[in-house]
Amino acid sequence: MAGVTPPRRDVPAATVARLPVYLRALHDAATRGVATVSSEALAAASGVRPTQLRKDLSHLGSHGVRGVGYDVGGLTAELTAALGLTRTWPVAIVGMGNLGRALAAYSGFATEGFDVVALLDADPLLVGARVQGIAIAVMTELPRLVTELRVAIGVIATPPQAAQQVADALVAAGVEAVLNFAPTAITVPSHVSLRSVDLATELNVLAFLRLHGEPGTGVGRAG
Amino acid sequence: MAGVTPPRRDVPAATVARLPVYLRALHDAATRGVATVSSEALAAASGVRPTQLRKDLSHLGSHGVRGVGYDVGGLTAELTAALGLTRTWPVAIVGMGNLGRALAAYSGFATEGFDVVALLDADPLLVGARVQGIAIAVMTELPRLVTELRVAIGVIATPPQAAQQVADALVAAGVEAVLNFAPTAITVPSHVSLRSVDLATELNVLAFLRLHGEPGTGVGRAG
DNA sequence: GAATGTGAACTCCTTCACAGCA
DNA sequence: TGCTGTGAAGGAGTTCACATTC
Repeated sequence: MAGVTPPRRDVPAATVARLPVYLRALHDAATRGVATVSSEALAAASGVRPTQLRKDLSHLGSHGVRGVGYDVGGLTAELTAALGLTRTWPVAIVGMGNLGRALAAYSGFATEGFDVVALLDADPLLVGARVQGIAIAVMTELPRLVTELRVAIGVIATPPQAAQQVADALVAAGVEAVLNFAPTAITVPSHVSLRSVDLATELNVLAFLRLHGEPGTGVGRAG
Repeated sequence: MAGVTPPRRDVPAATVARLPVYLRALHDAATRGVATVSSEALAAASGVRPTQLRKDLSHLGSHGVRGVGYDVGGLTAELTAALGLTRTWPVAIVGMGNLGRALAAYSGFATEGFDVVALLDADPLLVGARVQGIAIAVMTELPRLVTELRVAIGVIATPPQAAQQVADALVAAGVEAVLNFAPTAITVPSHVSLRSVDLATELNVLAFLRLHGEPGTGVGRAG
Protein backbone atom coordinates (compact mmCIF):
# COMPACT_ATOMS: atom_id res chain seq x y z
CA MET A 1 0.00 0.00 0.00
CA ALA A 2 2.93 2.33 -0.53
CA GLY A 3 1.91 5.73 -1.76
CA VAL A 4 -1.47 5.74 -0.04
CA THR A 5 -1.93 8.79 2.13
CA PRO A 6 -2.40 7.75 5.76
CA PRO A 7 -5.85 8.73 7.01
CA ARG A 8 -6.11 11.74 9.26
CA ARG A 9 -7.41 11.59 12.77
CA ASP A 10 -10.03 14.28 12.67
CA VAL A 11 -12.46 12.87 10.16
CA PRO A 12 -16.02 13.94 11.12
CA ALA A 13 -18.35 11.12 12.12
CA ALA A 14 -20.84 12.07 9.42
CA THR A 15 -18.10 11.73 6.83
CA VAL A 16 -16.99 8.33 8.10
CA ALA A 17 -20.54 7.03 7.72
CA ARG A 18 -20.52 7.99 4.05
CA LEU A 19 -17.12 6.57 3.10
CA PRO A 20 -18.42 2.98 2.78
CA VAL A 21 -21.07 4.24 0.38
CA TYR A 22 -18.45 5.89 -1.79
CA LEU A 23 -16.35 2.77 -1.67
CA ARG A 24 -19.24 0.69 -2.95
CA ALA A 25 -19.90 3.13 -5.76
CA LEU A 26 -16.20 2.93 -6.68
CA HIS A 27 -16.38 -0.85 -6.83
CA ASP A 28 -19.37 -0.57 -9.15
CA ALA A 29 -17.45 1.84 -11.36
CA ALA A 30 -14.43 -0.47 -11.43
CA THR A 31 -16.68 -3.37 -12.36
CA ARG A 32 -17.95 -1.37 -15.30
CA GLY A 33 -14.39 -0.75 -16.39
CA VAL A 34 -14.39 2.95 -15.54
CA ALA A 35 -10.90 4.29 -14.79
CA THR A 36 -11.71 7.86 -13.77
CA VAL A 37 -14.77 9.39 -12.09
CA SER A 38 -15.78 12.97 -11.48
CA SER A 39 -17.11 14.05 -8.10
CA GLU A 40 -20.40 14.66 -9.84
CA ALA A 41 -20.70 11.09 -11.15
CA LEU A 42 -19.51 9.47 -7.93
CA ALA A 43 -21.80 11.66 -5.86
CA ALA A 44 -24.79 10.77 -8.02
CA ALA A 45 -24.05 7.07 -7.61
CA SER A 46 -23.78 7.58 -3.85
CA GLY A 47 -26.87 9.69 -3.38
CA VAL A 48 -25.09 12.83 -2.17
CA ARG A 49 -24.15 16.20 -3.63
CA PRO A 50 -20.83 16.71 -5.37
CA THR A 51 -19.67 19.33 -2.85
CA GLN A 52 -20.44 16.96 -0.01
CA LEU A 53 -18.32 14.27 -1.63
CA ARG A 54 -15.39 16.59 -2.27
CA LYS A 55 -15.47 17.97 1.24
CA ASP A 56 -15.60 14.46 2.65
CA LEU A 57 -12.63 13.34 0.59
CA SER A 58 -10.70 16.46 1.52
CA HIS A 59 -10.73 15.24 5.14
CA LEU A 60 -8.69 12.26 4.00
CA GLY A 61 -6.17 14.50 2.27
CA SER A 62 -7.31 12.91 -0.92
CA HIS A 63 -5.93 14.05 -4.22
CA GLY A 64 -7.99 13.94 -7.35
CA VAL A 65 -6.82 15.64 -10.52
CA ARG A 66 -8.31 19.05 -11.26
CA GLY A 67 -10.04 19.19 -14.56
CA VAL A 68 -10.13 15.41 -14.72
CA GLY A 69 -11.54 13.68 -11.63
CA TYR A 70 -10.51 10.80 -9.38
CA ASP A 71 -8.59 7.69 -10.32
CA VAL A 72 -10.93 4.83 -9.42
CA GLY A 73 -8.17 2.47 -8.29
CA GLY A 74 -6.29 5.09 -6.33
CA LEU A 75 -9.32 6.42 -4.52
CA THR A 76 -10.47 2.89 -3.75
CA ALA A 77 -7.11 2.21 -2.12
CA GLU A 78 -7.30 5.41 -0.09
CA LEU A 79 -10.80 4.73 1.20
CA THR A 80 -9.99 1.10 1.92
CA ALA A 81 -7.01 2.18 3.99
CA ALA A 82 -8.93 4.98 5.74
CA LEU A 83 -11.68 2.57 6.77
CA GLY A 84 -9.20 0.01 8.05
CA LEU A 85 -10.23 -2.60 5.50
CA THR A 86 -6.71 -3.64 4.61
CA ARG A 87 -6.90 -5.95 7.60
CA THR A 88 -9.62 -8.44 8.52
CA TRP A 89 -11.90 -7.84 11.48
CA PRO A 90 -13.16 -11.05 13.11
CA VAL A 91 -16.83 -10.70 14.10
CA ALA A 92 -18.94 -12.68 16.58
CA ILE A 93 -22.73 -12.65 16.40
CA VAL A 94 -24.73 -13.34 19.55
CA GLY A 95 -28.36 -14.35 19.15
CA MET A 96 -29.25 -16.81 16.41
CA GLY A 97 -32.90 -15.96 15.91
CA ASN A 98 -34.17 -14.77 12.57
CA LEU A 99 -32.15 -11.58 12.61
CA GLY A 100 -28.93 -13.24 13.78
CA ARG A 101 -29.16 -15.83 11.04
CA ALA A 102 -29.84 -13.16 8.45
CA LEU A 103 -26.83 -11.18 9.63
CA ALA A 104 -24.63 -14.27 9.56
CA ALA A 105 -25.63 -14.81 5.94
CA TYR A 106 -25.60 -11.14 4.98
CA SER A 107 -23.17 -10.65 2.17
CA GLY A 108 -22.29 -7.16 3.28
CA PHE A 109 -20.86 -8.63 6.46
CA ALA A 110 -18.78 -11.18 4.61
CA THR A 111 -17.14 -8.80 2.16
CA GLU A 112 -14.34 -6.37 2.50
CA GLY A 113 -12.50 -6.88 5.71
CA PHE A 114 -15.10 -8.48 7.96
CA ASP A 115 -15.17 -12.16 8.80
CA VAL A 116 -17.92 -13.75 10.86
CA VAL A 117 -15.97 -16.30 12.90
CA ALA A 118 -18.29 -17.15 15.79
CA LEU A 119 -22.03 -17.57 16.38
CA LEU A 120 -23.53 -17.89 19.85
CA ASP A 121 -26.91 -18.38 21.45
CA ALA A 122 -28.29 -18.92 24.93
CA ASP A 123 -30.80 -21.53 23.77
CA PRO A 124 -29.36 -25.06 24.26
CA LEU A 125 -31.62 -26.33 21.48
CA LEU A 126 -29.82 -24.18 18.93
CA VAL A 127 -26.30 -25.01 20.07
CA GLY A 128 -24.41 -27.18 17.64
CA ALA A 129 -26.60 -26.32 14.67
CA ARG A 130 -24.63 -24.95 11.76
CA VAL A 131 -25.32 -21.62 10.12
CA GLN A 132 -23.20 -20.64 7.16
CA GLY A 133 -20.87 -23.49 8.05
CA ILE A 134 -20.28 -22.30 11.61
CA ALA A 135 -21.52 -24.30 14.61
CA ILE A 136 -23.53 -22.26 17.11
CA ALA A 137 -21.77 -22.15 20.48
CA VAL A 138 -23.08 -21.71 24.03
CA MET A 139 -22.53 -18.39 25.79
CA THR A 140 -20.03 -19.92 28.22
CA GLU A 141 -17.74 -20.41 25.24
CA LEU A 142 -17.64 -16.69 24.55
CA PRO A 143 -14.41 -15.81 26.41
CA ARG A 144 -12.52 -18.67 24.79
CA LEU A 145 -13.81 -17.89 21.30
CA VAL A 146 -13.04 -14.19 21.60
CA THR A 147 -9.49 -14.92 22.70
CA GLU A 148 -8.72 -17.71 20.28
CA LEU A 149 -10.36 -16.15 17.24
CA ARG A 150 -9.27 -12.62 18.19
CA VAL A 151 -12.83 -11.31 17.89
CA ALA A 152 -12.76 -7.53 17.50
CA ILE A 153 -16.43 -6.78 16.99
CA GLY A 154 -19.45 -8.28 18.75
CA VAL A 155 -22.90 -8.08 17.19
CA ILE A 156 -25.94 -8.32 19.44
CA ALA A 157 -29.04 -9.79 17.78
CA THR A 158 -30.86 -10.97 20.90
CA PRO A 159 -34.22 -9.98 22.36
CA PRO A 160 -34.00 -6.65 24.21
CA GLN A 161 -34.15 -8.27 27.65
CA ALA A 162 -30.87 -10.07 27.06
CA ALA A 163 -29.01 -7.28 25.28
CA GLN A 164 -27.34 -5.63 28.25
CA GLN A 165 -26.02 -8.81 29.77
CA VAL A 166 -24.71 -9.96 26.40
CA ALA A 167 -22.97 -6.60 26.02
CA ASP A 168 -21.43 -7.06 29.47
CA ALA A 169 -20.27 -10.55 28.53
CA LEU A 170 -18.73 -9.31 25.29
CA VAL A 171 -16.87 -6.54 27.09
CA ALA A 172 -15.70 -8.92 29.82
CA ALA A 173 -14.39 -11.26 27.14
CA GLY A 174 -12.31 -8.45 25.70
CA VAL A 175 -14.35 -7.25 22.72
CA GLU A 176 -13.78 -3.54 22.14
CA ALA A 177 -16.51 -2.78 19.62
CA VAL A 178 -20.21 -3.63 19.87
CA LEU A 179 -22.96 -3.37 17.27
CA ASN A 180 -26.39 -3.60 18.88
CA PHE A 181 -29.48 -4.57 16.90
CA ALA A 182 -31.67 -5.20 19.94
CA PRO A 183 -34.35 -2.54 20.32
CA THR A 184 -33.16 -1.22 23.66
CA ALA A 185 -30.55 1.21 24.95
CA ILE A 186 -27.43 -0.46 26.32
CA THR A 187 -24.30 0.94 27.92
CA VAL A 188 -20.66 -0.10 27.69
CA PRO A 189 -17.46 1.17 29.36
CA SER A 190 -15.95 4.26 27.79
CA HIS A 191 -13.10 2.39 26.13
CA VAL A 192 -15.55 0.30 24.09
CA SER A 193 -17.07 1.54 20.83
CA LEU A 194 -20.83 1.16 20.52
CA ARG A 195 -23.26 1.61 17.66
CA SER A 196 -26.95 0.77 17.78
CA VAL A 197 -29.24 0.07 14.85
CA ASP A 198 -32.96 0.10 15.48
CA LEU A 199 -34.88 -1.32 12.54
CA ALA A 200 -38.30 -0.38 13.84
CA THR A 201 -37.35 3.25 14.34
CA GLU A 202 -37.00 3.71 10.60
CA LEU A 203 -40.60 2.62 10.08
CA ASN A 204 -41.65 5.10 12.72
CA VAL A 205 -39.82 7.91 10.98
CA LEU A 206 -41.50 7.06 7.68
CA ALA A 207 -44.89 6.99 9.33
CA PHE A 208 -44.21 10.39 10.86
CA LEU A 209 -43.16 11.85 7.52
CA ARG A 210 -46.28 10.50 5.82
CA LEU A 211 -48.50 11.68 8.62
CA HIS A 212 -47.25 15.24 8.33
CA GLY A 213 -47.13 15.38 4.57
CA GLU A 214 -43.38 15.93 4.49
CA PRO A 215 -41.86 13.54 2.02
CA GLY A 216 -38.35 14.31 3.19
CA THR A 217 -36.90 12.47 0.24
CA GLY A 218 -33.25 11.72 0.18
CA VAL A 219 -30.91 8.86 0.78
CA GLY A 220 -31.17 8.09 4.46
CA ARG A 221 -28.20 7.43 6.60
CA ALA A 222 -27.32 4.12 8.05
CA GLY A 223 -25.68 5.36 11.15
CA MET B 1 -57.78 10.58 22.08
CA ALA B 2 -59.40 13.73 23.38
CA GLY B 3 -57.05 15.87 25.38
CA VAL B 4 -53.94 14.83 23.51
CA THR B 5 -52.08 17.80 22.10
CA PRO B 6 -51.90 17.56 18.32
CA PRO B 7 -48.29 17.22 17.15
CA ARG B 8 -46.61 20.26 15.68
CA ARG B 9 -45.31 20.41 12.16
CA ASP B 10 -41.78 21.60 12.77
CA VAL B 11 -40.34 18.72 14.75
CA PRO B 12 -36.62 18.31 13.88
CA ALA B 13 -35.74 15.06 12.13
CA ALA B 14 -33.23 14.18 14.83
CA THR B 15 -35.99 14.48 17.42
CA VAL B 16 -38.38 12.29 15.43
CA ALA B 17 -35.76 9.53 15.31
CA ARG B 18 -35.57 9.54 19.11
CA LEU B 19 -39.28 9.54 19.86
CA PRO B 20 -39.70 5.78 19.26
CA VAL B 21 -36.89 5.17 21.75
CA TYR B 22 -38.66 7.24 24.38
CA LEU B 23 -41.90 5.44 23.63
CA ARG B 24 -40.28 2.08 24.24
CA ALA B 25 -38.78 3.28 27.51
CA LEU B 26 -42.23 4.50 28.54
CA HIS B 27 -43.73 1.09 27.80
CA ASP B 28 -41.06 -0.51 29.96
CA ALA B 29 -41.88 1.90 32.75
CA ALA B 30 -45.59 1.19 32.45
CA THR B 31 -44.89 -2.53 32.56
CA ARG B 32 -43.04 -2.02 35.82
CA GLY B 33 -46.03 -0.18 37.20
CA VAL B 34 -44.39 3.23 37.24
CA ALA B 35 -46.90 6.09 37.01
CA THR B 36 -44.56 9.07 36.81
CA VAL B 37 -41.06 9.48 35.38
CA SER B 38 -38.57 12.32 35.59
CA SER B 39 -36.71 13.45 32.48
CA GLU B 40 -33.57 12.13 34.16
CA ALA B 41 -34.93 8.60 34.58
CA LEU B 42 -36.51 8.46 31.13
CA ALA B 43 -33.38 9.85 29.51
CA ALA B 44 -31.21 7.27 31.26
CA ALA B 45 -33.46 4.48 30.03
CA SER B 46 -33.25 5.90 26.51
CA GLY B 47 -29.53 6.52 26.41
CA VAL B 48 -29.71 10.31 26.05
CA ARG B 49 -29.17 13.32 28.31
CA PRO B 50 -32.06 14.79 30.29
CA THR B 51 -31.80 18.15 28.52
CA GLN B 52 -31.97 16.42 25.17
CA LEU B 53 -35.14 14.63 26.22
CA ARG B 54 -36.80 17.76 27.53
CA LYS B 55 -35.90 19.76 24.42
CA ASP B 56 -37.26 16.95 22.23
CA LEU B 57 -40.52 16.80 24.13
CA SER B 58 -40.84 20.57 24.05
CA HIS B 59 -41.13 20.34 20.27
CA LEU B 60 -44.34 18.37 20.76
CA GLY B 61 -45.72 21.00 23.07
CA SER B 62 -45.61 18.38 25.74
CA HIS B 63 -46.53 19.20 29.27
CA GLY B 64 -44.85 17.53 32.16
CA VAL B 65 -45.36 18.77 35.70
CA ARG B 66 -42.58 20.90 37.18
CA GLY B 67 -41.19 19.48 40.32
CA VAL B 68 -42.79 16.12 39.54
CA GLY B 69 -42.07 14.74 36.09
CA TYR B 70 -44.11 13.18 33.30
CA ASP B 71 -47.23 11.08 33.57
CA VAL B 72 -46.33 7.78 31.92
CA GLY B 73 -49.75 7.19 30.41
CA GLY B 74 -50.20 10.74 29.24
CA LEU B 75 -46.80 11.00 27.62
CA THR B 76 -47.25 7.61 26.00
CA ALA B 77 -50.46 8.84 24.43
CA GLU B 78 -48.79 12.02 23.20
CA LEU B 79 -45.88 10.22 21.61
CA THR B 80 -48.14 7.58 20.10
CA ALA B 81 -50.24 10.29 18.50
CA ALA B 82 -47.22 12.30 17.37
CA LEU B 83 -45.71 9.27 15.64
CA GLY B 84 -48.96 8.40 13.93
CA LEU B 85 -49.31 5.09 15.73
CA THR B 86 -52.98 5.50 16.54
CA ARG B 87 -53.64 4.10 13.10
CA THR B 88 -52.21 0.97 11.48
CA TRP B 89 -49.73 1.20 8.62
CA PRO B 90 -49.89 -1.75 6.21
CA VAL B 91 -46.39 -2.78 5.14
CA ALA B 92 -45.19 -4.84 2.17
CA ILE B 93 -41.76 -6.47 2.15
CA VAL B 94 -40.09 -7.19 -1.19
CA GLY B 95 -37.27 -9.73 -1.24
CA MET B 96 -37.69 -12.90 0.79
CA GLY B 97 -34.06 -13.84 1.29
CA ASN B 98 -32.58 -14.13 4.76
CA LEU B 99 -33.03 -10.48 5.57
CA GLY B 100 -36.56 -10.26 4.22
CA ARG B 101 -37.62 -13.26 6.26
CA ALA B 102 -36.01 -11.84 9.35
CA LEU B 103 -37.80 -8.54 8.85
CA ALA B 104 -41.12 -10.32 8.30
CA ALA B 105 -40.65 -12.07 11.63
CA TYR B 106 -39.14 -9.07 13.41
CA SER B 107 -41.29 -8.29 16.40
CA GLY B 108 -40.51 -4.60 16.20
CA PHE B 109 -42.29 -4.50 12.86
CA ALA B 110 -45.34 -6.27 14.15
CA THR B 111 -45.94 -4.10 17.19
CA GLU B 112 -47.40 -0.70 17.56
CA GLY B 113 -49.06 0.41 14.42
CA PHE B 114 -47.30 -1.54 11.71
CA ASP B 115 -48.78 -4.59 10.04
CA VAL B 116 -46.88 -6.68 7.52
CA VAL B 117 -49.62 -7.58 5.04
CA ALA B 118 -47.73 -8.65 1.91
CA LEU B 119 -44.52 -10.46 1.04
CA LEU B 120 -43.11 -10.58 -2.49
CA ASP B 121 -40.19 -12.07 -4.34
CA ALA B 122 -38.99 -12.32 -7.94
CA ASP B 123 -37.93 -15.95 -7.54
CA PRO B 124 -40.72 -18.29 -8.77
CA LEU B 125 -39.38 -21.02 -6.50
CA LEU B 126 -40.20 -18.96 -3.42
CA VAL B 127 -43.66 -17.91 -4.54
CA GLY B 128 -46.43 -19.56 -2.60
CA ALA B 129 -44.25 -20.46 0.37
CA ARG B 130 -45.60 -19.12 3.64
CA VAL B 131 -43.62 -16.89 5.98
CA GLN B 132 -45.29 -15.81 9.19
CA GLY B 133 -48.55 -17.09 7.78
CA ILE B 134 -48.38 -14.98 4.64
CA ALA B 135 -47.96 -16.53 1.19
CA ILE B 136 -45.14 -15.02 -0.87
CA ALA B 137 -46.49 -13.38 -4.02
CA VAL B 138 -44.93 -12.71 -7.42
CA MET B 139 -43.91 -9.17 -8.31
CA THR B 140 -46.68 -8.86 -10.89
CA GLU B 141 -49.13 -9.01 -7.99
CA LEU B 142 -47.65 -5.88 -6.44
CA PRO B 143 -50.08 -3.29 -7.86
CA ARG B 144 -53.10 -5.36 -6.87
CA LEU B 145 -51.79 -6.06 -3.37
CA VAL B 146 -50.89 -2.43 -2.76
CA THR B 147 -54.33 -1.28 -3.81
CA GLU B 148 -56.38 -3.96 -2.08
CA LEU B 149 -54.39 -4.02 1.16
CA ARG B 150 -53.79 -0.26 1.14
CA VAL B 151 -50.03 -0.71 1.55
CA ALA B 152 -48.50 2.53 2.81
CA ILE B 153 -44.88 1.49 3.30
CA GLY B 154 -42.73 -0.70 1.07
CA VAL B 155 -39.62 -2.39 2.46
CA ILE B 156 -36.85 -3.35 0.03
CA ALA B 157 -34.79 -6.37 1.13
CA THR B 158 -33.49 -7.44 -2.26
CA PRO B 159 -29.96 -7.67 -3.64
CA PRO B 160 -28.62 -4.24 -4.62
CA GLN B 161 -28.97 -4.89 -8.35
CA ALA B 162 -32.75 -5.19 -8.03
CA ALA B 163 -33.33 -2.38 -5.53
CA GLN B 164 -33.96 0.49 -7.93
CA GLN B 165 -36.43 -1.38 -10.10
CA VAL B 166 -38.28 -2.60 -7.02
CA ALA B 167 -38.43 0.97 -5.77
CA ASP B 168 -39.82 2.06 -9.13
CA ALA B 169 -42.42 -0.71 -8.99
CA LEU B 170 -43.46 0.26 -5.47
CA VAL B 171 -43.84 3.89 -6.46
CA ALA B 172 -45.77 2.96 -9.61
CA ALA B 173 -48.10 0.86 -7.48
CA GLY B 174 -48.85 3.87 -5.31
CA VAL B 175 -46.66 3.32 -2.25
CA GLU B 176 -45.60 6.66 -0.79
CA ALA B 177 -42.93 5.57 1.70
CA VAL B 178 -39.97 3.30 1.05
CA LEU B 179 -37.53 1.73 3.49
CA ASN B 180 -34.44 0.43 1.68
CA PHE B 181 -32.19 -2.23 3.21
CA ALA B 182 -30.33 -2.99 -0.01
CA PRO B 183 -26.75 -1.73 0.09
CA THR B 184 -27.08 0.73 -2.74
CA ALA B 185 -28.31 4.27 -3.27
CA ILE B 186 -31.75 4.48 -4.83
CA THR B 187 -33.88 7.41 -5.89
CA VAL B 188 -37.62 8.03 -5.71
CA PRO B 189 -39.86 10.90 -6.85
CA SER B 190 -39.97 13.86 -4.52
CA HIS B 191 -43.45 13.07 -3.22
CA VAL B 192 -42.25 9.72 -1.86
CA SER B 193 -40.51 9.38 1.51
CA LEU B 194 -37.32 7.35 1.52
CA ARG B 195 -35.09 6.00 4.28
CA SER B 196 -32.13 3.74 3.75
CA VAL B 197 -30.53 1.45 6.31
CA ASP B 198 -27.12 0.03 5.51
CA LEU B 199 -26.19 -2.73 7.91
CA ALA B 200 -22.62 -3.08 6.68
CA THR B 201 -21.90 0.61 7.12
CA GLU B 202 -22.19 0.27 10.86
CA LEU B 203 -19.45 -2.35 10.91
CA ASN B 204 -17.30 -0.01 8.87
CA VAL B 205 -17.82 2.81 11.32
CA LEU B 206 -16.87 0.58 14.23
CA ALA B 207 -13.73 -0.57 12.42
CA PHE B 208 -12.81 3.06 11.78
CA LEU B 209 -13.31 3.99 15.41
CA ARG B 210 -11.16 1.09 16.59
CA LEU B 211 -8.50 1.82 14.02
CA HIS B 212 -8.11 5.37 15.21
CA GLY B 213 -8.37 4.67 18.90
CA GLU B 214 -11.52 6.74 19.29
CA PRO B 215 -14.06 4.72 21.25
CA GLY B 216 -16.81 7.19 20.45
CA THR B 217 -18.99 5.51 23.01
CA GLY B 218 -22.61 6.40 23.20
CA VAL B 219 -25.90 5.01 22.14
CA GLY B 220 -25.85 5.13 18.39
CA ARG B 221 -28.69 6.37 16.34
CA ALA B 222 -30.89 4.21 14.28
CA GLY B 223 -31.70 6.77 11.69
C1' DG C 1 -37.34 22.00 47.00
C1' DA C 2 -37.63 19.70 42.75
C1' DA C 3 -37.99 19.19 38.14
C1' DT C 4 -39.73 21.15 33.71
C1' DG C 5 -39.36 24.40 29.66
C1' DT C 6 -36.57 27.44 26.89
C1' DG C 7 -33.65 31.37 25.07
C1' DA C 8 -28.82 31.64 24.09
C1' DA C 9 -24.28 29.86 23.32
C1' DC C 10 -21.87 26.48 21.25
C1' DT C 11 -20.58 22.70 18.28
C1' DC C 12 -21.13 20.14 14.22
C1' DC C 13 -22.36 19.58 9.49
C1' DT C 14 -23.68 21.23 4.92
C1' DT C 15 -23.69 24.34 1.20
C1' DC C 16 -21.88 28.14 -1.28
C1' DA C 17 -18.60 30.66 -3.90
C1' DC C 18 -14.51 30.77 -5.88
C1' DA C 19 -9.47 30.13 -5.89
C1' DG C 20 -6.17 26.83 -7.72
C1' DC C 21 -4.43 23.71 -10.94
C1' DA C 22 -4.06 20.39 -14.92
C1' DT D 1 -11.84 25.30 -20.00
C1' DG D 2 -13.09 21.83 -16.53
C1' DC D 3 -13.09 20.00 -12.24
C1' DT D 4 -11.00 19.68 -7.66
C1' DG D 5 -10.04 21.66 -3.03
C1' DT D 6 -11.31 24.85 0.57
C1' DG D 7 -12.29 29.14 3.37
C1' DA D 8 -16.46 31.28 4.64
C1' DA D 9 -21.30 31.47 5.31
C1' DG D 10 -25.35 29.29 6.65
C1' DG D 11 -28.20 25.89 8.96
C1' DA D 12 -29.16 22.17 12.18
C1' DG D 13 -28.71 20.02 16.50
C1' DT D 14 -26.93 19.87 21.24
C1' DT D 15 -25.81 21.67 25.61
C1' DC D 16 -25.90 25.23 29.01
C1' DA D 17 -27.89 28.27 32.35
C1' DC D 18 -31.64 29.69 34.54
C1' DA D 19 -36.37 31.35 34.84
C1' DT D 20 -40.68 29.09 35.85
C1' DT D 21 -44.07 26.39 38.00
C1' DC D 22 -46.00 22.97 41.15
